[in-house]
Amino acid sequence: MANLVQVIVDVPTMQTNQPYTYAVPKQLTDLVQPGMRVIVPFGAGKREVQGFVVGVIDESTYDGPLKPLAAVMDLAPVVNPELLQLSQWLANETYAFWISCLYTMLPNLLKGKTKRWVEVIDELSESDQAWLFGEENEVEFDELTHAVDKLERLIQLQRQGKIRFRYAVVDQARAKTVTAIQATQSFEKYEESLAELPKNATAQRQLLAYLQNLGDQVVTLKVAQEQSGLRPDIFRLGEHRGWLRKLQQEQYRDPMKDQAITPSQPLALNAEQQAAYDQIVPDIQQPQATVHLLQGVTGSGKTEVYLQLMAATLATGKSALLLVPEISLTPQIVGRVRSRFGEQVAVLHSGLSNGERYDEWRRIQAGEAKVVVGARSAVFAPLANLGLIIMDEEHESSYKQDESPRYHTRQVALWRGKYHQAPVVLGSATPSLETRARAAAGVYKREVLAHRAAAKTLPQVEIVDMRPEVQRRGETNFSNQLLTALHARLQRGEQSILLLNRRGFSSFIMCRDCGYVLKCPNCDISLTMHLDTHAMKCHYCGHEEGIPQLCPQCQSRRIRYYGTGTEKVAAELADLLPQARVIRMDVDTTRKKGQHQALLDQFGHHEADILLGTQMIAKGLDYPDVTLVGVLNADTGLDLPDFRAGERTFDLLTQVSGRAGRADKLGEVIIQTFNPQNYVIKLAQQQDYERFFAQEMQLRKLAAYPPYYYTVRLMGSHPDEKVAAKAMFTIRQQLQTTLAAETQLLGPTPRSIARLKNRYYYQIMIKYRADARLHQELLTLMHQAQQQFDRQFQLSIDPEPQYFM
DNA sequence: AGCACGCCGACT
DNA sequence: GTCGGCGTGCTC
Repeated sequence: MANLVQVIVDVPTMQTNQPYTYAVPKQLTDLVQPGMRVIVPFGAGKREVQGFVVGVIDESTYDGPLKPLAAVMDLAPVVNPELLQLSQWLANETYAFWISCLYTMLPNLLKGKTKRWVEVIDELSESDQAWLFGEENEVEFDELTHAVDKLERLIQLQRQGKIRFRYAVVDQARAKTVTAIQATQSFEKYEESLAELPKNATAQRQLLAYLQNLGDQVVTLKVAQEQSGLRPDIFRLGEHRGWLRKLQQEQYRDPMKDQAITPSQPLALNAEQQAAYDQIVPDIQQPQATVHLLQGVTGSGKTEVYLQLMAATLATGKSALLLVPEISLTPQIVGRVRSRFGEQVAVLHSGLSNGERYDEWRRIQAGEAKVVVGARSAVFAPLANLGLIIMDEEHESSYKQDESPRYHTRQVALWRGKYHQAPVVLGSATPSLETRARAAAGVYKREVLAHRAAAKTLPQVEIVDMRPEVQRRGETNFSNQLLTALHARLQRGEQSILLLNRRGFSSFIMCRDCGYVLKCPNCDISLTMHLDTHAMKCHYCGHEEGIPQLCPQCQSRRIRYYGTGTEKVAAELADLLPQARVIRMDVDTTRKKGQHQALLDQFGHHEADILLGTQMIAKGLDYPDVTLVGVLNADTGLDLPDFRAGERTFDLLTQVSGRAGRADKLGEVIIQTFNPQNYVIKLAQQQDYERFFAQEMQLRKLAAYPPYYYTVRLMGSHPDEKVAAKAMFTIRQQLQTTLAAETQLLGPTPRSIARLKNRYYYQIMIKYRADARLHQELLTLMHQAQQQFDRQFQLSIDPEPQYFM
């Protein structure tokens, strides 16, 4: 019996980030449950907001008078107890508003729209009434916002107390319905009706015969028309005569309806795959909340292991969740899962419309989908009875959400695994250092697939030193070696992929003669060029120096801003190889929905010889005719001011090398670099993840970075740069007094894009190992920052940030 | 976020 | 004197 409820209201501010108590009107006491959406009055004036019931209590903890719920929006909870608990944990863990976490877990359509209405409360002059309201006594405010003259008059009338604003929440969640019919009478009754009909009423006779055969079935009107060959008007007539009943049936919008499912059988596992499977499957059958790292080289057949583990999970009557990065959520992988598990698969990805997403979510909620494949936010899929969570390419940085709540999918997956006593499998060819280190420490189990599944040979990887090339031929993105190789492919009618590592397009300085990159003397991280202030700055410690004219190492004048775009490269390519047909792929050419796939299809159909693109082409593509992969500028990612630069570059080079020669033809990979001696490049050439891991760990240890230390970034912003800086210095000082001895504070430093949307950003990095008080300190800081500083000052806290620029 | 309350400048 | 600017505090 719910007398009072605790509600999290949809007002995302720190001051309202707590449950509010509401009285439950008598007629709703049996209905309202935790996890349901409600509409509540909030604040002065006629204002309503949406909220979530997070608790049912008997006695109020709040002294003041309680307002009653205005309405309950759901008949059943939209957030089950598990996810309710998760949302609270997540808010605390990521320093986010509880309400934001709740919305993050749900399809967009469940976020009610706040509509404003203008309501007449006192008699208006006839002209005002007619001009503003017509016959009505209220109008929707949004319809007036463009008419400035009306707006002005309304404000005047409001002052006179003749009108007022009213806010209401409108639920956007609509199930798509379709008309269906059902027979209402018995076979014999229809027989009687039939006898009464005139002989020439053939259509009606056919209808009656059709209904007689229908029994209890409910058939959509469309299907009924097709089956009976009758027109819609006959069905209308039948309804009038009481022969049939029309009803509205809910229908799921099926994003896959056009794609046929061809069932597939499990493939035979090779010895390595089988061994990995055998290690993991007991934890599914006798449920254990273990974590497994499945470390398999590209092409080793991880997916087949996933599919068979999922099948084993379904066999125990439980459900399974497969998480993949958005970029590799291609029709291929979805197709494989669907062909194995059929209709019980739900797919969640960014390409779905709100309606489709809502419907897939409802299928999961209703228990109709037992297998979910999806990107980041699918980790919140309301699967009951979870028996297995798989996270493919677990090292991908897109698993971390870069807006509030700044959660990492892995962190949520591990939480849910624990909650359900279900194993979590983290798959990757190049695991994140955090994960690999935990496996080394025995916290995670580790299974290795060291060989390619289908006896494919690894391509030959060559490194080309660009320094002599550029000395000899001037500015160019193409070495002789690469040009020769491209030429050969053109003549043989084979295809090539060229990767432009454009993440380096930003702002660091490198010497074109010796490859020297200007680094911070304190941090061993590249300095970032700030053109606005004409300075080189370190984003970690704040070190600053002038922009050099000469290379400090070799005194060359050819030290410059480094970076290049696909457009420029495409132009150069057209110049060097005019006969080649080139497809350019980057954010500019793939902005429109479906364009990405269209370009890939074109390439797949051999309508081009060369695919030139950024990161997005590095992953998961598999074209049999591609025998050459060229990486134009391997270093640009490497020299970013980010301690994960090496890890990302290694991953990128490994992935892209896996693209060449996957079928019967031998592949060749050419990596162009100004740093041929760099360990990342060399180890990527040898495809030796384990040695890379060992070496990188040493560096991380020396510099006190993850996984040896945890990191948190505080980002403060304000329209006035001075205010932002001052507030962040104050925060640093406050924190300093309470931190553990080992904890390090770096900054505040301005962000490389110091001004964004007319706000200035300053950041503080915190590195810590064990600091019992830090979390609480940060939560407190989040609260008091609102009061302590200018109202326009905004503070965000990002635990374990993925990028440092 | 939206609203009331309250304290200072410039107008009927 | 009052209208209205926006800084501050509060919303069950």
